[in-house]
Formats: sequence, structure tokens, C-alpha cells
Amino acid sequence: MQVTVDIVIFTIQAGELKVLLVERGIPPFQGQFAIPGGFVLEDEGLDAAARRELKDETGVADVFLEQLYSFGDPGRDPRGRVVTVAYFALISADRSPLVAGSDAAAARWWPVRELPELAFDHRKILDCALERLRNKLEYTTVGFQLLPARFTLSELQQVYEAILNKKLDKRNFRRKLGLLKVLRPTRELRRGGRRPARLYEFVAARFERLKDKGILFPF
Amino acid sequence: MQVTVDIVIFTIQAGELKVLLVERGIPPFQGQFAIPGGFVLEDEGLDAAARRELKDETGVADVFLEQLYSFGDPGRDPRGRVVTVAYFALISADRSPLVAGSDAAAARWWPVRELPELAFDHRKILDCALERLRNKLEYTTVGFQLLPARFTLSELQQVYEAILNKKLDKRNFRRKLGLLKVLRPTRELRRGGRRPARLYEFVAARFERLKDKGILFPF
DNA sequence: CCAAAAGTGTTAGGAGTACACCCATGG
DNA sequence: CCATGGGTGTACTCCTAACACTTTTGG
Repeated sequence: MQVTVDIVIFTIQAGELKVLLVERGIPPFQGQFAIPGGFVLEDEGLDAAARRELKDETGVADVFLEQLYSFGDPGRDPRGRVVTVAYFALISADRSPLVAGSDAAAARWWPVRELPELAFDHRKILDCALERLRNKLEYTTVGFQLLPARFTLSELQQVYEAILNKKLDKRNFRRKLGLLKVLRPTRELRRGGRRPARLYEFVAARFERLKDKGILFPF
Repeated sequence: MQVTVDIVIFTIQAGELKVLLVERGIPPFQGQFAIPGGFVLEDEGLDAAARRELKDETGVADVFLEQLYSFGDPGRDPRGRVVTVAYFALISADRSPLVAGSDAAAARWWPVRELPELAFDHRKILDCALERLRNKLEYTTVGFQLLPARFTLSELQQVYEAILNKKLDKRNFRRKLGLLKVLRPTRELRRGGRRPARLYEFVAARFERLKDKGILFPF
């Protein structure tokens, strides 16, 4: 029985949630798009295999990566019995545009709102990842993983709106963030738009105190 | 590469959360206890393999069963490379005492508070299952899966207390349950204790309305 | 001076928590 | 009649949601 890892890689671009897909150059499903993935090596752990694939496809390391779910229906791969352990990864907006896949010349970021037909059972995997991402937004800091180290409050709100797919109230959003005390304002401003916006940093150490107490991001 | 399923099977007995373990009769880890499990057959899905093992070990079918996480560190099984897809299952109190494992004469329910040393990485798997169970208690109906179709409010509260490992306030517990409107009182009373207690039924249809709205079991 | 995004507080309603006593039954 | 678990309500606090105008900049 063969074991693969497949990785749903998300990023935010232009205030939109996007996912990395590669066009298949060979059968089966030639010409269709698929989630990046590959076989687990004989002496390699599952997480390690996922990190290796992620690095190969995007060039990035040290990003958020988490196991999602395993899919192993007989017949999910016409070539034979393949069990895949699916992962999902988050790449911050400032590192995502560099799509320089080694073997994946045809890699492209797709808005999750307008996906092409996907190979294998990858649509199911992607839906599973989206659901997980939405849920984790509420009780973890995944939202910050999609932004550069410094960001404006409006950018953060856009991340939440893009993933949850609904508008949020600006004042309530900011007040709740303030109560959590996990952001540190910097002296820097983002110019270039209209009125300049203050940049903030996420302070991981402050979040540590909260997570045991069930304090969340209730947006 | 070989693929197995391992199943953490929980039940409630005497107001305590228990898990089914089998004593290994052969090396490796001979004489130690392990979570029930076995190989995935060539033409068998992962869920199907888990259901088959569950049936073999406990004789029960049609119980709550959910995939948990996959474990595949090289070296987790000294016999070779084995990736395991872990599941967790919940058996209601009225069906659990029947431990009649086919090949598992040495199967036994263990209180999760006093576990023996476990074979392989099964301790890690069990901890993972416990954490998942505690979390799902808050936003799903897994609590009801551990009880017979009809139960008293005190029995339900004991399930929550056993899993969360803390005392809950009786009046608050009942008021919140009342607000959810997912229980239907029956005409039946449980006698045999002191004052008879009313039996309730969980109405799954009423829960359906709630789960999209993020209404939970906030105990 | 106009368009566009940044920034800022109050109020009213609902949910959560803490807390103590009477009731029905079996022995 | 007594021991045991079943059953019930209130007051206070805190969180949530709804809601509109002023400020700062670039063009």
C-alpha cells in the first residue's frame, strides 16, 4: 500500500483567500489541477514529508503546517491503492507571490471562490481544509499566519472576512482585539493609501497566557 | 509501507470514563497493553477498516466512530514502517460491558485516570483522543453518544464531569440544557435510587437547527 | 475640496456564574 | 425519621451586537 502526503496551501492576496494548485502534466487527470503532494519516503515521518513537499513546491520553510485528515478510499487513485495524509499550510501574504515550483511550472494561486475542477478526490480534501481553517480562526492565531509580521488592523480584518466570507463590524472587531491584548502597536505607519494606518505586531507570548483559559477570537 | 487503523474506544462505567485496551500476547511489547487495531485490507476504505476492527473487538456496530489523526514516525513499530490512521469510538453505557473480543481474550476497560504503560506510541494516540473528546463535548452531541437512549439529567451531567474532569453546577447545567431545547422528557422515571428521576431523550432533529448557528454546549 | 480609508464610544439585551433550600423515596 | 439524590430561581456581572460621525491624507 502506498502512502502520500497532499498539502492544501493557503495564502491571502488582494484581500482574497487563495490556494495553490498545480496542473497535472501526465495521466491520470492530465491537464486538470491538483493539490501539491507526493510520496512519503521510506525513512521519513509524515510531517517531514509534508515539509519537504511544501519546500519543493513553494520554496518556503518555517510556515504554519498542520495535519488535516487522511483519505484512503479504494479507487481514489486509478493507479492503485494510495492512502494520502492531507495537510494544510498557511503562507503569509508577503511570501506567497514567489511561486517557483521545481517540477511544478504550472503552479498557480486560485481564489477559493472560483476553483477549477480538481483531480482525484482533491475537491473533498480542499473543502475539508477550508472548514478546518474557518474553525481554527476562532480559537487559534492562524489569522496572523497569513499576514506579514507587521500589519494594519484593516488588513487583519480583511483576513477574517476573506476566510469567514462575511463582513465584520469594524468597531467591534477592534474592541475585541484590544481586550485580548495580543497586539503591540509599532511606531510605523503604512502610507501610500489614503490616511496612513498604524502597523501592529502580534505578540505570541501574550497569547500563551490566553489559550489555556479558553479565551478566543470571537469575531 | 503498511497501513493500519487503531481505535480508541471510550465508554462510561460507574460515572467514570474508560477506554478499551488489549493485552499483547506476542512481541513486540508482549504483555503490555495496546489500543485495538489491525491492518487495512487491500480493497477496504479506512473507515470500513476501523468499523471492522471495532466490530471484531467489541461486537458492536452502529456506534459513533470518527477519524482522529494519523501517526507515521519511522520507528514507531520495531517490525517495520507502519503508518496508522487512528480513530476514536464511543459506546453507550448500556452496551459497553459486553467485552467479547474474538482474538482479544485479554481485552479490558481501563479508567483513563489510571492507565498502564502502553505499547508503541499508543499513549500519544490515547492522549490525542482524550483531547479531541474533551473539545468535541463543547460543540457536538458526543456526550449523548455515551448514554442509553433514555437517561436522567444527573447521568448526563456525570458524563460531562467525567470527561472534563471537573465538577459542574447542577442548576446552571440544567438551565443551559433547557435553553437548548434538545431534550424531550419522557413519562418514564428511573426508580431504584432514592427519589425517582425523570428520563429524557435526546432529539437529534432539534440539534440540527442549532449547529449552524454556533450554539453550543457551554458547560 | 473631494474621495477614500482610518479611527473612535455608548447603549441595551442576553448569557454566564455563584449560590441554598425543599422534595420524594427507600430503608 | 433519616439519609440520599432529585429538583428548582434569583441577582449580578460581563460579553455581544448594533450603530454614525470625525480625521487624515492624496489627487
